[in-house]
Amino acid sequence: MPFEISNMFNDRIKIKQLLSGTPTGTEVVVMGWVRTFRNNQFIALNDGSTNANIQIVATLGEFDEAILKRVTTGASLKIVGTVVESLGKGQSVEVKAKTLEILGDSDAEKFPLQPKKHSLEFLREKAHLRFRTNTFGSVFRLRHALAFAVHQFYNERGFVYLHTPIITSSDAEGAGEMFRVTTLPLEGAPKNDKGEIDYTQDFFGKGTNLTVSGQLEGELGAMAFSEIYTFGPTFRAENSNTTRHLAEFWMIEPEMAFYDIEDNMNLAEAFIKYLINYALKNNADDIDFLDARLAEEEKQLPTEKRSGLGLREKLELVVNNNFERITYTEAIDILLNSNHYKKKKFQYEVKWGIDLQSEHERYLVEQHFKKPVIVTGYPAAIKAFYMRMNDGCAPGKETVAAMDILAPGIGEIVGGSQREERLDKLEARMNAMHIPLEDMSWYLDTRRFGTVPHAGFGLGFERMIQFVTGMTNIRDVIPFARTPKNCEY
RNA sequence: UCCUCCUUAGCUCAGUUGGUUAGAGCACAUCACUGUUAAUGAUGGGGUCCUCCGUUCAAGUCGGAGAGGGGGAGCCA
Repeated sequence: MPFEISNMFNDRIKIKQLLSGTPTGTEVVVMGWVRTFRNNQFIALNDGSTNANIQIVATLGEFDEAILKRVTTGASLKIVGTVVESLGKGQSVEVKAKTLEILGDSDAEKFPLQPKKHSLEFLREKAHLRFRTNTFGSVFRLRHALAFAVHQFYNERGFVYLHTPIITSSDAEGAGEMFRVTTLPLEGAPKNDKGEIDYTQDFFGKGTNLTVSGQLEGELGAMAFSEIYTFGPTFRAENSNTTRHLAEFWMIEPEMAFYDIEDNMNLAEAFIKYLINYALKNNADDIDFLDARLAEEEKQLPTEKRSGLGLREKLELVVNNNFERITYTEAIDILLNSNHYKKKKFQYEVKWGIDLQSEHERYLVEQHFKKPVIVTGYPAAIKAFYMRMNDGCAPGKETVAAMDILAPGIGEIVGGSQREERLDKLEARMNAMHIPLEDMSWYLDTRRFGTVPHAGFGLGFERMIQFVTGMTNIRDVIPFARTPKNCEY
């Protein structure tokens, strides 16, 4: 038996537990927030443990009118009462209140959440209160469950959880614009003799930024522990205004020694399926709620825009089928041979060497294969310096051992590669891309001292949550979204 | 950053060819009712029609600029 700690209010029972088979006749203490108060008698109380409310019955005449007046939407209550079989139709049990204590009032005229449907846009502006809605209750319980499942998945496989730094002086990763970290004054910052800002006088004695990826540090760990993963916040100062980008987001980056690109794909596919399975098993009611919510929303759409697949159906389909694996070259051929292409419906040109555009990825995933697709072997010219050059490529058609996993409705959810472990090839590539070798000597040391084939990938945690919850806007799957021109709370 | 759409009561939204005092549902207040399920019925309060400039006898409505938001694109996870 796990060690049980007593609650500060003693013996409080969570509503989820209460609803899962507490025998009638049991005296219970419940606390939570009022969702609705109907008929001056029936309180729908919620404590966040589940979307289901417990109905509290305050029998007419047994409670002070002045107290009942304060039972308003959003108020917090402590109830002592007895679990009884419900006389009403909406629930099997309810709690007949003996005492009813107002823990915190909620001015009904000012509390923004009403017992009605609110738009996601409105709730986004009330992010501090939106946890108290069913939709966001389900989303953030699922976010928790998935975070827990991430650790469980890697722990079961003997990976070491490595904390890579959030402040970094490395800017070679090239994953995007970085946020500068400095304690120098904005006005009158010290300058060197070239007239540039003199970062030797800064807090760290050099220019520093918020990390855009823990990968390079992760590789250092993998060169000792064999298998590591990172799971932390990352920051991109890109002016991206889309439903799938954040300036601050969480990323999971496993890095494995003795893995090639195939092993890497196998791990990534197993990982995604594990997360979905965990959610289906442990948060079935939240998935069902979001499934119903989505179905309701689909009804508003014209027939041709409906996905035709429920959330649960979609997740089960992903879990029960292998991801499609194709090379970049095959992907280009599929696009070139498609009716879509022949009817000139692609806005962007399709030819070998291009970076696949959203419309191309969406066609492959949503029209052609109708399931997640792993694309490998991208042209070297469009990929990062650390990706392993494939051997035996035709001149001008060099490819790297990269892999992207594309998910329906989300696009790229995983980006990864086998890393270039051969020092000479890595240095040649860095020189070609004008990356200063001396700044990266710590990284190159891994290739100098006992280098091994290794691989890794990054999974955008919020995009994964989007996929599992069906939420279409990434701002709705992180508690407090940071996006261009928006940093509330 | 680009394209596009939107902004009217606390929320969701209607508002005709530019024309008197801008409406509805929900929410809120008061009363009634009392086994309700977003309870119901009656009555009532509630508006910088996003902001500024312009056209006009007259602008929520037409034009321009700005702000905020949605969707799409690029960059990416």
